[in-house]
Amino acid sequence: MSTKRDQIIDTTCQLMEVQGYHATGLNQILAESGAPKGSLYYYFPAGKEELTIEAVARSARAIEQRISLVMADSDDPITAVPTFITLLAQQVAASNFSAGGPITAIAVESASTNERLREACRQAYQSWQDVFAEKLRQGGFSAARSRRLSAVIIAALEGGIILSRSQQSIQPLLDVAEEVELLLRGGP
Amino acid sequence: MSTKRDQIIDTTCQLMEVQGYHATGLNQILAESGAPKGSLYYYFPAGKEELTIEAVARSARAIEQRISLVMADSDDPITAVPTFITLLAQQVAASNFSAGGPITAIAVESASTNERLREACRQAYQSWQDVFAEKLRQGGFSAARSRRLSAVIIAALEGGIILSRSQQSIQPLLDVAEEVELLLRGGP
DNA sequence: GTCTATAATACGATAGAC
DNA sequence: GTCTATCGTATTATAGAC
Repeated sequence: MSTKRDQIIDTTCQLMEVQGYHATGLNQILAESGAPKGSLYYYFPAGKEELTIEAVARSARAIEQRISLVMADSDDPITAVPTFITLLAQQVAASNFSAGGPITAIAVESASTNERLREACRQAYQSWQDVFAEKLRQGGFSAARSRRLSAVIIAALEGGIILSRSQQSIQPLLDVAEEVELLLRGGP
Repeated sequence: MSTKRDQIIDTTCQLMEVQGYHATGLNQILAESGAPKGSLYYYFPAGKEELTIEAVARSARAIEQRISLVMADSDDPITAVPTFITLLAQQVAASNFSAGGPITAIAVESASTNERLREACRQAYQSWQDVFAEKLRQGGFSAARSRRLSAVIIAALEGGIILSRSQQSIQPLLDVAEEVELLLRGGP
């Protein structure tokens, strides 16, 4: 049923978050998901690209929901946003600095080489930015500033994950959380 | 040293900046640099990994010098840092959003899979952070804040490049430049 | 529909001629 | 020392049995 299809997508999400797009082979995906090669091309006739686009979309929704959840938990974006970043730092550490940023590698690898993958990643980032921007607007920031701030928040997040994984330390992400709070406290 | 060796490294830098580590084959590097396969393993006996480590180190030095140059051009880090980010945005646009962040892809792809490459990228980021931190300290920020701010600057830079390449627009990087300036103007 | 076996190709690496 | 030809093993994708 569609459960095996889901399994394939989930495994793709996990592997590509850690290894990236090109380093993740279809054989590895099939081995870890327990599906045979035939079903992969039955469920995803266009092959690896189609599967990856679906994986990006699924990861994007998962992160979007996580952001929404944390944003809904505080009245004020000035506390909600740094809280999300701190939680993210803990998740990165909990994965031994292997996870964090489920689409980052795909975005970087495909930006100049695969138009459809690039577009899938662009949409993912856009959806996250919308959630942050909406919360900021409700917190009293202007629409223009909210858009700008939310872009910077995601940029600092993504970059912070890269630095944290490179250093094997959550310090960069904690630095981002602290400075983003200062930036937001600076006023609208 | 040998010019052909340098050519191989330079080509590796260029290709991996755009495509990443796993997508860049040795055959492509040799084809574009005009070197035969034999010389590659003569100059880099340990193969692709050794070559990539040297390419990361070279890219790191080039970026470090570019940062130093822009920092030396202004008295105040509050103007120098946003200026650097704006210049970077223009370079990203000039490359049609294919370049920008010469080691980003390698850092993301290797963080959890190749210890030596991860270490090379960590050192690169560290060297850039030191330059920013030193300028901030000279500008009146405390040592601790300078370290923290410089980490966030690099994180926002790297993330901003990723967003700009995904959106094919320099807007995210310009947003980063503007908000970083506000953050620095917020005081020490 | 579900799957196995295999094709076609590209990869990194090496052996050995000169 | 410099290079060419080739190796073994990955890869993605397909053909065709059940």
